[in-house]
Amino acid sequence: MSPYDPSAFPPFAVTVDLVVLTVRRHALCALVVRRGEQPFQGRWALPGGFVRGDEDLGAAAARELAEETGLCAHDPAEPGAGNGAHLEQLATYGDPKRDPRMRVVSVAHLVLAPDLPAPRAGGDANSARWAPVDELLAAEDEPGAGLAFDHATILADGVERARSKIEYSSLATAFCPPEFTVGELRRVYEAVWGVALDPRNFHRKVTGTPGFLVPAGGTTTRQGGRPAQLFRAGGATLLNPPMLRPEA
Amino acid sequence: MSPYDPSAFPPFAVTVDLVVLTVRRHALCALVVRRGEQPFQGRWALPGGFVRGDEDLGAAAARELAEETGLCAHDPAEPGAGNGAHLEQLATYGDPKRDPRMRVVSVAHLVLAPDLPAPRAGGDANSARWAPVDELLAAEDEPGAGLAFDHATILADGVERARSKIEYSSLATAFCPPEFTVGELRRVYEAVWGVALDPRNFHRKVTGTPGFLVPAGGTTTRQGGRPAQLFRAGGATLLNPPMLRPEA
DNA sequence: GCTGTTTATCGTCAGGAAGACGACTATGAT
DNA sequence: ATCATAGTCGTCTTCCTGACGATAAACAGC
Repeated sequence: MSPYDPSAFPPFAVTVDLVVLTVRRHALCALVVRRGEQPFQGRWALPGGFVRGDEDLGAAAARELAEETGLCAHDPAEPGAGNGAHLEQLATYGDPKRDPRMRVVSVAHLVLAPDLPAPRAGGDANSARWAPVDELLAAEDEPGAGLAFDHATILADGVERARSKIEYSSLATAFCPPEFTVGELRRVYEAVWGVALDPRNFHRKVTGTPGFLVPAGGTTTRQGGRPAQLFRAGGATLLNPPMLRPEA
Repeated sequence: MSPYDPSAFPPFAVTVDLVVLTVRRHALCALVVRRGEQPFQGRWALPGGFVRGDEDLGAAAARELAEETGLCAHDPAEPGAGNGAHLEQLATYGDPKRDPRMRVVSVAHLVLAPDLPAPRAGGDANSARWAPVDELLAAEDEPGAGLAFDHATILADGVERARSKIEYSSLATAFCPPEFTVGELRRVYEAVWGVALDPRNFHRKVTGTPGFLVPAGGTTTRQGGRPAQLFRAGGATLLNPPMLRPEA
């Protein structure tokens, strides 16, 4: 490596952008905020902000998440129980032209959260909303309607990561409240994958996988129909064999 | 977001670090270079360097790869055939204390390459070598013998990525020369996973997966024993169902 | 040539998992 | 009471895998 003369390397700004996903009304939704300034003024964008000088990347993501949503991030490394959302690093985007003003490298993070009340506009975001990812990605074709910067690419990558990760991990429970039914978990899979799953085979699969679900000892009828057993997420994080996504 | 006043955000240096993996003599090996300067002078480190001001992250990784090894990176996005190694972004490491001199954010990339001739020491690296990853990671326990900076963490993450990715993709062929036998491919899996696989079941699996292998129309006897058919990597990139890693 | 060794390749069989789907149960709505 | 809605348990068939026997084609050494 070259010596670390501050003039020997180009200066970068480093930001974090967040792909915050949840399931609302049978649709996979992402949190977007309206930009209040140029460039892309008035357009929707992913929440995010600068990494501070003494802050780790994951900490910056957790801070931005709390500022935008009030959510407490749940670092997968810590065993800490709780309501916190799942947070993980997604990928880093550093095209020299991705921001027209200057060189910005953005470390995108993926957040999976249970269904939340209306987003609270916080920090420096003018307004925020949950939007179905299908709408957001379809709007990329209409000029002037797409997400700011390269955020459509980041969103698509985050959605793809979520879609593939619930196949072989128990991460789908991150979309559920602390106690949930098998049917609610199945509707998460159906919304994220955009397919219909057989309720009987799904039930057999998730209840037959050791450590995936532990009974919480109650029943609920909040979905109508016969009361369903309540479960909590078990300790298992890797599903083996995985949940198979229908190919059609 | 805040206005982009250059004084409003802290300055970062952005580097790329490379986890270059290959299979040599039945062992998974990584490319390491000896550091010629402080800090960690004389210690082994992953190859890497600064991202230039007008350079994309993947391009910086490909440039460093070429400087260190002469390898031509094969961007998975392009259909470009060839001898190029597989290159993909791994993860980004930005702990404020990961470099004692200043704030450096490193975007690590993973490279999978066929067995190469001896590495050529290039660029600003004093010397370079292939080292079995088991040795590199085991050396972390002895004081003064481990990799520089947080490179052991990066290496471990890269190895884990490679181990899991050959399960459900055809990426193991990236470790092979353009034409290879089923047995050579099996030895790649065995080296990366550190297990023994049944040759008969492996043969059935890889030849029975459509698009994984296409016959190259010759045979070779370079491994001894009965001549084996030569294959090329097929177009399929995703293996469904995946190759199962033995649990024991 | 014969024999043993090595590697490749084909085949068989049992067990497990998944898709398709029938049947029954327990609620609320009309 | 009847219906609609969900949840839960079983059955059957098919596919995939792991274990392993058997054969084929090269080479080394006697």
